[in-house]
Amino acid sequence: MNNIVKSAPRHRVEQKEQDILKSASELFAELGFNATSTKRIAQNAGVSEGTVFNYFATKNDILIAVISELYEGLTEKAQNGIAQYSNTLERVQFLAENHVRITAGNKALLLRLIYVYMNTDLHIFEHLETTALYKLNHSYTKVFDGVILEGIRHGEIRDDINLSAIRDLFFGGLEYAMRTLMLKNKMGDIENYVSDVVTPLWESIRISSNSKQKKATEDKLENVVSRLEKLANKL
Amino acid sequence: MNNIVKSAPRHRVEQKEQDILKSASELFAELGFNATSTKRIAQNAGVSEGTVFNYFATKNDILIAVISELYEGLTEKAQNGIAQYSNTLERVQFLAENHVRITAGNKALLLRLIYVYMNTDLHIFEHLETTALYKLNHSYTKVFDGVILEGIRHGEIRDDINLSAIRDLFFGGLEYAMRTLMLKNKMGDIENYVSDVVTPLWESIRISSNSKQKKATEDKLENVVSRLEKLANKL
Amino acid sequence: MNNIVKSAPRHRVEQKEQDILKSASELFAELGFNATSTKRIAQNAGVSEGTVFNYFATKNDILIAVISELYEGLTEKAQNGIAQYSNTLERVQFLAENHVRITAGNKALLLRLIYVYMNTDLHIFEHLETTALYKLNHSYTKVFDGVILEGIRHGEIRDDINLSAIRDLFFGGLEYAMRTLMLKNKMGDIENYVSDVVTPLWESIRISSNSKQKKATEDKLENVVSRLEKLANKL
Amino acid sequence: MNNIVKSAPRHRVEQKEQDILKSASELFAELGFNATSTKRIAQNAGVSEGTVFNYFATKNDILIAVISELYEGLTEKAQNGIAQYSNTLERVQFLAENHVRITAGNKALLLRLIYVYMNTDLHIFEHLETTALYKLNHSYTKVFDGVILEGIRHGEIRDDINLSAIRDLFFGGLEYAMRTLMLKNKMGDIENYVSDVVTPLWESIRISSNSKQKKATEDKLENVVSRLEKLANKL
DNA sequence: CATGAATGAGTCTTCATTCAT
DNA sequence: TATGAATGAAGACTCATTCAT
Repeated sequence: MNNIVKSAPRHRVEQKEQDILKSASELFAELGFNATSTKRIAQNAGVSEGTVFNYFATKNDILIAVISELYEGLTEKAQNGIAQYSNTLERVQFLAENHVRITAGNKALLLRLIYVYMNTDLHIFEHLETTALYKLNHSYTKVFDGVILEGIRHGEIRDDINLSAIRDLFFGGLEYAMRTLMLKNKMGDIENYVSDVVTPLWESIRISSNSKQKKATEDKLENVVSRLEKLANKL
Repeated sequence: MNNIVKSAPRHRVEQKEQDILKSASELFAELGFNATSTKRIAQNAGVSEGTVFNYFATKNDILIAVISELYEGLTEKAQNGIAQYSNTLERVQFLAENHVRITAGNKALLLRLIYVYMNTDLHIFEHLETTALYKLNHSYTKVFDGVILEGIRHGEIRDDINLSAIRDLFFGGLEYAMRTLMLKNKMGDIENYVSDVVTPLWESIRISSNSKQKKATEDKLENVVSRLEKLANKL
Repeated sequence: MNNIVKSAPRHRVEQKEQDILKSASELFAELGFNATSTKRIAQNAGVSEGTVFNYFATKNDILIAVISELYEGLTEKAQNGIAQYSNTLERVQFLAENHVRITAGNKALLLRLIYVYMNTDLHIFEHLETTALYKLNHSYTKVFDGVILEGIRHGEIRDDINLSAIRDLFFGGLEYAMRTLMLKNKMGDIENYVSDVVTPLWESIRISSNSKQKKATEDKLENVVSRLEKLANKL
Repeated sequence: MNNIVKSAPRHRVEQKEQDILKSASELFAELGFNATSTKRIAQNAGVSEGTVFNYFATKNDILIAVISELYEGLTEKAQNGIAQYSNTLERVQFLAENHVRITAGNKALLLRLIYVYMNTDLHIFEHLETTALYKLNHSYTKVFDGVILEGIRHGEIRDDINLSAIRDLFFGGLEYAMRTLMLKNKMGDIENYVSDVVTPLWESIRISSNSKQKKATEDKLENVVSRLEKLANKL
């Protein structure tokens, strides 16, 4: 009935919002925020410029929406992913690969945009909207923090680490890693390279159950050697 | 002679060029590249807008010059610094602190600018000027690479690391660390926090004294076995 | 009959039309014509933007309707009011206060709008709609003219005045008076200030029956004095 | 020398500012403030749109400058003019004609603009610029006030008038008078019509010769009574 | 008749760059 | 070489009006 007729536009509306977001996302990634005009966003989305401003009051709002979407995707995939692993190393590896994979793709440079947005203008932190971004970022990094903290509880990770520093190494390292991969055009190698980045980090924070065992072996070995020595001396 | 007469204005010219660069550097750091107008650069440098364009053909060129200066400073200080340490850990620590300290200061956000510049516009790599930037960056990171490679040669660092990945962890980690320090307004704590970031990285790449001890045990064992063997031969 | 059925929705329609007019009237007065968007008129009236254009073809038409209503109110109140006074001065006083009171209030600036509308665009007089406004204005000022002309007929007002000039003094003076009242925030003082404006005007056009009488008294007085003088001289 | 070469552009600069002001003045008068685009102001002045904004930061600033010029001209001509008359009525007449003549002309509707500017947006009085306008208006009306006050001092004008109300009648009346003249296309008749507006106002504020006569009668009466008194004493 | 999404021309303003002096 | 006036293309954003539902 009439209801159905009326609800129809809803779809189109939401679709159009998505179109605009997708368009902006692509262009921001390709050209950067400043170099992307609202006119071009509109054209690329197949709508008029006025329509863009019916959905987003400001070009800035578009950026915020794009970033929000990206973060939400990152966070959601991260949370779902770690639920499928119980081993902490596997979880960390997953988070790293997930991060690089989503961040790359057609959103190749979007994280950089966020970076720009959060860093180039220090005054930005006075604005409310930024708080929103800050929270999104916080939610996302909390997934990583959770994995590490649980790793500590499970005795897989040392409890004397500075979590904040480790987090910076993880995300900062991955960001540079992605740049390296992109510059060398080796996006196919993500798995290996990410592993090369994550492994050292992991080595430095895990409780080497390995080394405990090794230590015991060494102790025993030393003990035996001592006895052999004494014996040898006696003989 | 004529030389003297000529060199005088020359000097003033170089002074003016420096004024412009200093002005631009400050403003880029404070406002970002896009938000800084050439008019304001001129005013802040105490010259006319036309003069700015007598020294730099393009606003872009100013950015490149600013970044170049920054990199040259970074590289020079890095090279001089490591010459004063022989111990690899100390060298790495020095590089890290130096990086954060120079990057912060009134040039707080300049690295981000470079970042923006090198990343937001992918087409940039088609341009010649970028190559210049790329080389500058390369020179700088080579200092780090050199320290690590020498550490390997000296037996302080494992020889099975992926240098590229370690480099990404190092610089990426430091960049995020700086962000953390700036957000928490703890720039006074640079030394400690940088140490917290560098230490885990170091732990993961050094040759552990642990293994030195292992070696000793192994040596002893071989020694004992030798003597027992000799004994057995006698018997 | 059908009439009843038809008149019901008709009533709602008229209600909605009134809502829109009221909304526009408020906003025009508060923000001015240009700064008031049709969207805001719609919101303030509780209808959709499309509906506004179902009732008025043009934003201009809304303005004309708003002004028309104002004029109709002014004219009606003016006509009813003067019917309650027979004395010309009282009538003029009433017209003046009525004018200021209605013009002020939430429609504070509406007259200015009319003014703007009738004056800022000279080409406006080429349009048909303006004629309508012109007629409305004419009807209103005719009330004043009527009062003056009747005053002349009744021997209360001199018959050698230029009515047009007096009319300009009356309405122009009142408009500036309102501005004075509004700027000094003395809208409570309307009665006194309006009287201060009207009185001089009145003094200049009335036939001073007062002075006729005074003259007679003076004549008698002079006569008596003359006789006294002669008498004094004789003595 | 060089000085001359450098000072040359000065002329051109000031000329250009005048061109822009003249262009804006014409267009504002013809189309109104809102309907005049900066692009058109530029074209009409024979400069590029950018140049306009080199001289005036804002379209609003142009309006303020235009109005300021108008007021300065009005004030200056008014002050010079009244210096040439000693008779108060002549001065008032001069002020009235001067006002109408300058206000009309190609600046026909400019006063209306000021009016609009000072009245349509009540919030305007919170802004600094408005204060400037307010002062300009004040300076101008002070000329009128001065004439009236001196008239009072000279015994030409009654001292029991409300100056503010008289001022409103004067300027308000003239504004409406000008509208009347323009609508009826009788701008040639300025002198007569303005006289028709000023005369009634003057009649209402002057000290009537009528009362001078009364004074004479009173004097005579007192004189006679004195003599009669003396006579009575003799008798 | 009501809705509100869509339109796109138009607005003011900014800015890197040029060039005559 | 230094100046700063002039340029004009481009930018973000507004808004009256239309029209499919």
